[in-house]
Amino acid sequence: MSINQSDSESTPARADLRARLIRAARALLETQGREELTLRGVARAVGVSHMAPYRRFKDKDDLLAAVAEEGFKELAQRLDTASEGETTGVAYVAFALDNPALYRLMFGAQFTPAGRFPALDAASAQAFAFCADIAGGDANELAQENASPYAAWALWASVHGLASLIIDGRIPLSTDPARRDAEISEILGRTIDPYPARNAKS
Amino acid sequence: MSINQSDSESTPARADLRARLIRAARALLETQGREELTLRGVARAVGVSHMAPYRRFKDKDDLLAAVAEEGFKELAQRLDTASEGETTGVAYVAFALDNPALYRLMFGAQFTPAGRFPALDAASAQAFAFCADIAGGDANELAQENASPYAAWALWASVHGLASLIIDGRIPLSTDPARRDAEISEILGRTIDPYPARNAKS
DNA sequence: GAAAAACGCTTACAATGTAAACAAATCTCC
DNA sequence: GGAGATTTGTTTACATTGTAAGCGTTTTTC
Repeated sequence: MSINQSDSESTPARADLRARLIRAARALLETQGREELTLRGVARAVGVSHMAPYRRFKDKDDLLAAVAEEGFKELAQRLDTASEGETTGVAYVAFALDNPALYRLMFGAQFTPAGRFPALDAASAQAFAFCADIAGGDANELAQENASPYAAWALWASVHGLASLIIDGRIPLSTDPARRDAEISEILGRTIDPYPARNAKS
Repeated sequence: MSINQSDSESTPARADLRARLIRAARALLETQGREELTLRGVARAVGVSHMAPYRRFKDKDDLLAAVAEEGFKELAQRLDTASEGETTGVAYVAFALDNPALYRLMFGAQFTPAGRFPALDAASAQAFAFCADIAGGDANELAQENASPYAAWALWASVHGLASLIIDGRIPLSTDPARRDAEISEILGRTIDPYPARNAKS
């Protein structure tokens, strides 16, 4: 009886309101920036009343946390399937450059202290696990209590710092994608030296 | 007729309103966090009407830019006079840990694109010059057009990334200052390897 | 001292996040 | 199949925010 036709792709008709809100929030985030992102604007974009989001999310932060969570999941996936000939570090930075506002949101301060959004914490931990994986070589080095996570942290700091500085316009890079990646690689090569290339996936 | 009593030290009596607003904004920033910082709240803290700040600043961003500018100047100074036995990198991160909300503001996205706040741009450039100084050894390597700023960028990315991750609670460090500095040093040592120690100032 | 500028204030308004109460739709269980 | 309960989206309401306009008062300038 309801209008549950899936017509085009821009508005998946009767998709779950929650998913539609997340999608709209993310789109508006990149379009207008974090500061200008308003809950009412998201509702407007989806085509519901400005109070409708409160049925799916506790408040604005809760919606933003869901968006950030999606971001971490995508980041983890992209690190996992980093295209051949591209180091994982470059893939990390490239993700940030492709989704600058989302990346900033993911690492913003609005979700601290940890524990407020468990799903978000989990997603972010999984993304970080890749850094530990690469840095330590041994994936469960971090799992051991007495193992030093310093190498993993150092790696994460490098890629995160570089991504942030580029995003915020403090490090100007070439606009050409190929040259850009080369520059990123060049910079990262000067931080973490024994950087494992990932030319083959096996 | 006006309440211009110089009572305690919290309100320096008849100091320039501009300076008082910046001071109050900075205090509230660390106290309440960036999101909760409101222009009206700053005016309230200073004891003036909520429109008074507009005589000194174009708008809220303009005041925040002034706060950020002050932050960059302090950072540069602290890098310059890094205490003995402390590397400049540790000093950089320590500044961020001492002023987390301020540091986040300084590197936030609200002042981009560059050019909107020239004074802020200048202050941030000067702070960055220290990274170039350390990384290149030669201070004016960056000034030469064809010199590669990659080393400086790599250094900046490392300290900035580490500072950001710690601030946002993603890298838990010891609360003891001495141990904390040692941990920072340990992590930084794994990124920029030939890190110049600064045991003596001469 | 008068004209002009600078300063801080009051008032006003649109936009935001969110609470409360309501109506329609859906589900549950007999 | 239907009565009650739950879910879902809506309308209304309100306090708070950033900022515009205009006003008197103080300070500066000549």
